[in-house]
Amino acid sequence: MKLIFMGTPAFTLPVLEALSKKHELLAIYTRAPKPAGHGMKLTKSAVHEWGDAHNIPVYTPATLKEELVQKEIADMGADAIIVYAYAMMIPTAVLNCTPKGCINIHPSLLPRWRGAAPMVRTIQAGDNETGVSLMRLDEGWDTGPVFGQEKVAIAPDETPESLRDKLNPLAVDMLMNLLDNFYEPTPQSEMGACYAPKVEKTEFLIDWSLTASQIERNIRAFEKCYFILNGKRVKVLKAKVLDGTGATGTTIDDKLQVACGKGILDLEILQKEGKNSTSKHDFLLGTKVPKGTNLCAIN
RNA sequence: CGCGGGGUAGAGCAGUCCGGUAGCUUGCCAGGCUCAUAACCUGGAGGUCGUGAGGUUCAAAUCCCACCCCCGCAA
Repeated sequence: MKLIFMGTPAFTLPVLEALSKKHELLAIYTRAPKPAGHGMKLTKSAVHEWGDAHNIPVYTPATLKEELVQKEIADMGADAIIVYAYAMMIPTAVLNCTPKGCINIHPSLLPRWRGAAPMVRTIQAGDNETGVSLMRLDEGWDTGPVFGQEKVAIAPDETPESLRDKLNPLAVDMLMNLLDNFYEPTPQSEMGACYAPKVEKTEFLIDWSLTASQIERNIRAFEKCYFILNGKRVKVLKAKVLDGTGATGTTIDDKLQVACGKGILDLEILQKEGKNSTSKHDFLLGTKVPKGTNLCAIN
């Protein structure tokens, strides 16, 4: 089939790779290069780099709302548009400009976790399972009819990255199968629908009044949670939930066990700002954190 | 020129401001003690202090210059 791919981050590459082997990629649409990294250098998206490397035309319009852009897409004569983490509003004209429409990979069991951050929110919520939904985009936010779904269990130590590794192969299989044997999707139910809002950076500062298990899930889901120690950010990259009580937000010993709203959180892997990540053991060699240290303080 | 932290023993850090014997903790090796230990005691190895036969100096981890690399914020 003749396809157009729309996507941006690196984790969409396996899908792109698979598509390129069995189908004809007419064009890639992705986010325009933007300043990123320490030097704020203009950086192309992973998908953009891939397209360059494989000699596939890459387009980076700031919006798809302009008629010229829409006409450009329609004139390519694609059979379908594959959308995976494109992070851009797709207007009706584009939704309907190919025979088979815009086919979207959504990493959740729709209608649960519609929206921007389904994998993060499903881990944060402590769900036991999630999955991939293959759907046709419509005007709503992930409300379109579904071609199919595959479930996976969420492991106790799941992170968005590990989850992607589980979901991606499923997504590839489902998508390839659909393209080989095209069939019509069935409408989504509204039962159990919920939204996965975009992650805000204010969510990264650890609120020790939450339960230890909730904080632990946040640590895994966001992978950027931190507290302030001696005026510096300390990221917590891995932690373990223990039983026990103590003054909320303070250490109950000199080994980085912190009392939470409920339970104790044992901090296992940490990273001081400007430094690489370290095990608890290494961290404590250079930074003493005596019993009773309050980690709630902002300064 | 986005803002900022950092590179010193295998690891995590102090020392740099104010130049003068290379330090701490841990790990490792050997020995001792102990029913036992992530316990304790004794001894030991391990360093081109990111790079530059750079600059200044009697003397540079420390001051000056250039470059390389890592990271936090931000995006």
